[in-house]
Amino acid sequence: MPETGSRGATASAPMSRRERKKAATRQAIADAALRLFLERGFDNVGIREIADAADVSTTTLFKHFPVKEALVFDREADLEAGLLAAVRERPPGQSIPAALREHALRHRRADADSDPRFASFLELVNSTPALRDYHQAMWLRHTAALAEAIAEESGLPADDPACTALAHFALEAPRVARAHDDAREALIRAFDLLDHGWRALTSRT
Amino acid sequence: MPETGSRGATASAPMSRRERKKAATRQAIADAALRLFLERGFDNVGIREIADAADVSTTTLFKHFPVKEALVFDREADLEAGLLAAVRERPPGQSIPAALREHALRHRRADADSDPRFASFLELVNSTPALRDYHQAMWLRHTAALAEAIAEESGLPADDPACTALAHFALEAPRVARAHDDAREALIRAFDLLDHGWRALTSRT
DNA sequence: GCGAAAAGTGCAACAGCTTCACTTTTGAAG
DNA sequence: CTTCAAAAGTGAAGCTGTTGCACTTTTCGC
Repeated sequence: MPETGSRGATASAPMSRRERKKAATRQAIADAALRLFLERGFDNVGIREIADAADVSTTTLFKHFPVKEALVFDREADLEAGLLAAVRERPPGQSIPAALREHALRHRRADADSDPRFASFLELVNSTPALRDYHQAMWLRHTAALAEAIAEESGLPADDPACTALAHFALEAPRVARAHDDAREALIRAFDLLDHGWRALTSRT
Repeated sequence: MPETGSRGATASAPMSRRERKKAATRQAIADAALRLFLERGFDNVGIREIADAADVSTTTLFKHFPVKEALVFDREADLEAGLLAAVRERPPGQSIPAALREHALRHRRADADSDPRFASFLELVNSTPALRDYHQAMWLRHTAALAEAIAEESGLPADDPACTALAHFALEAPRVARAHDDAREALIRAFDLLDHGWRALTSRT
């Protein structure tokens, strides 16, 4: 599988040869892994095999990726920026939960549209329990950052548990929605719950 | 380590010898495991060692417990009943989220009080990431049942996503709270969010 | 008592992951 | 250009959870 295109990790700061080589190795590993996974399924490809395909030792592989699941979510780090931006740069008058809802919906739409390779990627993730779980766990790691952004935007104290709660619930919402036939509708409804609750909490201060 | 006492799994339906022996083996394994874990930590005890201590083969061990983590949560199955009861038999006039909040608070209090053995058990779980995660995942498996109870009690259609959302969020609330210094306060605040949201959703039909 | 199903056994193997001692590459300072 | 230390990569060996397999023992219903 050739490079997925131009949208590599946040711009290309001039990298030294060392950094370039390191990045290349990492890419080679991730590419080989994804290709094999798509061909034969996550559970039917061994670590050693991936290492072979990428022509590195398993030791090297694990220096780049802490666990097997991480091979799949190579450049998933910069999603946090979009998340925070959705809150911080929301249109005036829009509530924070509403902004998060819109962001989630936008995300869904983007997924549906984009190229077929990405579609099969999604199918791989959603059909492999280990990957679903790992992805959700990764996603939840943005809770603290999101909570902070929410606190700032709402004027609440930075450690107000309500901010953490809203952040956490909002990040869990897609997972809730996925369990329903009409995921889009479910997502909206889940965020409605949060929106009304949030309004009530913040209005009576 | 002798038997942990009288509160065995829900009553003693007359069991055949086979069932009794099976249960005994299971107990022996779980007891040995818990003892070793408490002594030396979850990660410092191997499966083979537990099997030895319980005087069974590792094959047998895995016929009783699907994964290592399950050894710790032996009789954790009947918590669902209490959860559903909290919703179904809540005092008149109390909202569903409020009932869930009270149940959660009651649970906290019970934990704090009970005998020191249980306290160290809790410490074991909370200090071992693998166990924390496994426990949360187990806990979330009650989402569907709870959502159903909520739907019935609120008169909403059984498949209304709002019910699933409330159930899921309520089950996640303790996890959110655990991240704060004053967990009790945080728990209340998280449920406040849900309570206000739920009221708004259900009041306008 | 008999036969089938269930429970248990022992062992070998696999796969993910780690450790260790080691070589190669690279960046920069002298 | 040399030198040197840090970083990247190697290879093999090993630990640990988990599974498969062929097998014996126990228990139950008849």
